[in-house]
Amino acid sequence: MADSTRTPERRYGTRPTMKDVAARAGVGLKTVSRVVNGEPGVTPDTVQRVRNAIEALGFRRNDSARILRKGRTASIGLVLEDLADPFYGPLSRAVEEAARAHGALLIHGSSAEDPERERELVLAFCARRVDGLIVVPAGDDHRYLEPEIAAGIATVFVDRPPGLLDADVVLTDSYAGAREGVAHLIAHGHRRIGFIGDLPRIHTARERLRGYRAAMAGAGLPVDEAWVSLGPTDPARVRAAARAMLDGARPVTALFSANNRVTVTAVRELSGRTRPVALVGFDDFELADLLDPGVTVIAQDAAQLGRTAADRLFRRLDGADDPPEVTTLPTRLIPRGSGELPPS
Amino acid sequence: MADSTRTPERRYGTRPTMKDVAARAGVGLKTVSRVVNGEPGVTPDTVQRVRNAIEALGFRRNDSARILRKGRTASIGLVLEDLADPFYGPLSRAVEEAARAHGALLIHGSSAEDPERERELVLAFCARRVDGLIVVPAGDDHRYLEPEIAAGIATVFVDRPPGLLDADVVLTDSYAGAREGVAHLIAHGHRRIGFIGDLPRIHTARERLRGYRAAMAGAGLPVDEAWVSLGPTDPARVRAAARAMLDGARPVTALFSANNRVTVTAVRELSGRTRPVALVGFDDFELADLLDPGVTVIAQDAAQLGRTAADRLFRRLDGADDPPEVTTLPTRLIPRGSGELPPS
DNA sequence: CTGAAAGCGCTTACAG
DNA sequence: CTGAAAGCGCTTACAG
Repeated sequence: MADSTRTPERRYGTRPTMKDVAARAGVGLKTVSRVVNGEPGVTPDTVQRVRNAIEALGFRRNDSARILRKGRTASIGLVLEDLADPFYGPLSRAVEEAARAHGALLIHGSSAEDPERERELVLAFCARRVDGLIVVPAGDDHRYLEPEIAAGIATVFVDRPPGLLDADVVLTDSYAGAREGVAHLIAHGHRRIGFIGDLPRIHTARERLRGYRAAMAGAGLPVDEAWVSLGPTDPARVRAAARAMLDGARPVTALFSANNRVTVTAVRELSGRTRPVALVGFDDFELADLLDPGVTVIAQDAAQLGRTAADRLFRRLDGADDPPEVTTLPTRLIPRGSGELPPS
Repeated sequence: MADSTRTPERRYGTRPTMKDVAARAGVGLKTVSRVVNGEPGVTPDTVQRVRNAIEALGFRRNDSARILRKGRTASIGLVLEDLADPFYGPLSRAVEEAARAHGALLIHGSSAEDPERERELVLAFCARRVDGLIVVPAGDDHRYLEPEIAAGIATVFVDRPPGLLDADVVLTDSYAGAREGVAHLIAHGHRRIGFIGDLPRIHTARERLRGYRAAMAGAGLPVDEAWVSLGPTDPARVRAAARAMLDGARPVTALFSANNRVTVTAVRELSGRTRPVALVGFDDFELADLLDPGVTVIAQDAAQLGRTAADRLFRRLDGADDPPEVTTLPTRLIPRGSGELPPS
């Protein structure tokens, strides 16, 4: 056993503990704990001696040990699709601000749209005993979370609902937003409208497609299945889908792109063409107004999504035990030119 | 004391421990530990009994307790300016991938360009005993990290160097990049070139200004101080600066914008004008090629910045103890039209 | 192959 | 006002 009273000096890679501080200050462990935590009932003189020892040794309380004893870890986990996707920047930032306001740290990870990776991350966070989780789900079966939730880890899903699990969710109204965007194109005279969306296993992709079909049906317009394309959002797939719709037997005169990445690729494809094609995209993006024409979008508020989910989470952590709740946030149509082009 | 042999059932908010599993399986604590950690030397039959108990109780090892005993936390902290800034997305993602490859979790936070907030975050991460830190510094005095580094927390700075501290740094060559961008404008005939940059306390802002001055001096061109503006990068300040340079007594014919946010605002200001003004921006951004004209940029590789910093960090964690090192990554000029406009 | 004891660095509950 | 003992949930070192 190290005789800490004889080696109060800092050794590389070894941190002083409260025990070391106590020895150096000539007080008991509990007194050091009191000073470190600002608890009352310590003589000013004793406080000073402890402070001096802390300073001399370069002591910093080990919060991991504290946490083990106290139960709560003051940390929350955020799992989303991709840390590098600009859509999640404002969402992450909003969650971080809420965590900060509650004195919690943020553990962060990307699922890369892989259900297995989502599960690994989430369970690793649970093993660290985060107090709560905010998850943009990649998978469609979240029963693996049942024991964790039962054990007290508050969980809120955001952007997409969980699968086979009853939990709090915060969503954007994808259905209504897509319907409004497509109806906008119809109002500007379009009758043949293409829909390019994300993988059909993603909830928002299905909801937006449902909105598209509702708008078309509402206007009495038939949908040629050649106008609908769901799949990965990599540029090659999206461009191929757009080309097929634009150059097919019954070419579309307008496109509805169902998320930010699809929209950007659609803009690239359209910019290389002479015939003007109308475009409305789901999700706003920077510089959309500076393109020519400006890109009309159905905007959703990613920061509000994060803020609402974090509010919900911290209310749960404060003891709210009402039944799980679905919150749906509205979208907003922003006309900028591309969605107001007439059919050619 | 709770008699865990009599209450093996899961209670809300209380998790079973190895002790509970041991009691239920009728084995010792150490045997449970062996099974959980996949250590050899346990009879298949015993393994099965322990597994059954784990399953029945919904046990998941508490990694916080494990960490306290083992020393390393398998987590790293990343502090940057703003989680919502698209520039940091690829950097964060690259750091996350490296952490994942090394089995570490990522704790993430924004300094909001506030030195005090940077310090609080970094020290909170240290109190949790992260194994290492990657920091985009906001402050210019990092001596507060000395005891932490001495105690063994590996630290790598990225994008900007630390202040008053000798540590590993990974930078982009701001000086050379800015000089090349401004020289490019000069090569296209410009003699009056404006520079709009970030706050002068930010290292990259100063380096880019130095590059601008070097390019001008290298071509024998005088710099009117009315052409140089450093300050916050909010749109109002940047637009005012651009207007003053464009409408002043000796109007500039070209602008060099020293980061992505400045460039975007400059593009907005220029798009409202009839007289064409050349523009080169530091940092690439999405859709720069689709604007009219396309925006010529000095691109830096944010993902590579993150990857390099993480490599360095994990090499330190693996025991590398060579002296701190400065790594400088090159930039790349991407001509797209705006930087090739002649003087008007 | 298996387990009891000690300890990681703190806090809690209690006693002086 | 102060501190010794027990314990948070694990792992380590050691003994059978």
